[in-house]
Amino acid sequence: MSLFAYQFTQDLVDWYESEQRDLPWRRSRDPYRIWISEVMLQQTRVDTVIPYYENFLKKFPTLPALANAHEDEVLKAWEGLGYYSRARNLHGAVKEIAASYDGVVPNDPDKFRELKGVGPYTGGAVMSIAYDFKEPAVDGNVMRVLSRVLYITEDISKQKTRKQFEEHVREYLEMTEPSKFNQALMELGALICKPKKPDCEQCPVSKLCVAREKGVVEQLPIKAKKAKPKDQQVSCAVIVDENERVLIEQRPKEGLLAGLWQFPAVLGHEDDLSSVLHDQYKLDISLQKESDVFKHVFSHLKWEVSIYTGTIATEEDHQGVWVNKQEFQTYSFPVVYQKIAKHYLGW
DNA sequence: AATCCGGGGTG
DNA sequence: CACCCAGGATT
Repeated sequence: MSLFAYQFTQDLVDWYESEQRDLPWRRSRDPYRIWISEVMLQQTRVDTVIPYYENFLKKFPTLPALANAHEDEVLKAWEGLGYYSRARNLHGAVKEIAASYDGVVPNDPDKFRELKGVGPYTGGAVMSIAYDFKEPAVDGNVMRVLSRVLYITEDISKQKTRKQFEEHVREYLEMTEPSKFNQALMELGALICKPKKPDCEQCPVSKLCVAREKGVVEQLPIKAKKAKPKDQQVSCAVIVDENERVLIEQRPKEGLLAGLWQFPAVLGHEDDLSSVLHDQYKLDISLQKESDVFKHVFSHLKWEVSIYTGTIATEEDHQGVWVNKQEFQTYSFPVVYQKIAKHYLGW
């Protein structure tokens, strides 16, 4: 048995036991709670997640409670967190467990990984943290730490590279508590072995770190650059009636921001927007072009949203969904439309 | 294997 | 602005 592996796991877990943060999802081994936290934490920072996690668990305290909720409620609890398919997949998986597993999260990594939204990382994380299965939980954090400690220079955006890391972790899991070790690895990445300015002086395994010895810690991990987001022009209509109701619409069930709500909007310019207002909502009103342009960056798109405002008389025959302020708050809107609502309506 | 899918923090 | 982040589904 490798001396390196023994010392690495011991030093890392010892460090974790004394230095770990007191995070809400660490106060329980309930697989449901662990699962919620892991899904929220995908591509999302701890500080952002905490308030969402607290609110979500208050609203859906148990797996059956979430299973019985309507998707709109779930999306509302996810509003502003991004990657909304996470919420829909989680909800679908939980309903599957309520139907096929008597409401209990499967105590079986292979079964758990079959569920919607549960991939290699989330599967390993929940199964190891809740049930102490010897399953790797390799995320970006773990790949950064191990690429440095082991001096692995493959591109971490490749699947093949992630599997290499999983093999190393499997070896380590044989000689430690999986729940603690997996979390220790991620905690080290979050607190010490950071992307920039890693705090090697405080690192419990710096003596074992090859990148440290070579003086190349900050050059790792190697990661392919992502394509720049493409520009899209969006035109958006904020139409109110004389009773302070505003026209909103639901986005398609698939694709970008699926199922979320917005003010009527089109890809394109004023003419395209007018056509939609006429065809879909039977609205022939004069639009006023506002000077503000809202810029919003997604992972692969950059929106420039031009705003057009208008008012119609209440007695006109309304088509579409018109809501007052109180009703508005119950729908789930992407952040860019929340900003627009705040600016033009004060909502 | 490459692309799609949000939002916020950091330097 | 560039880069990063507790990824998974789809094609």
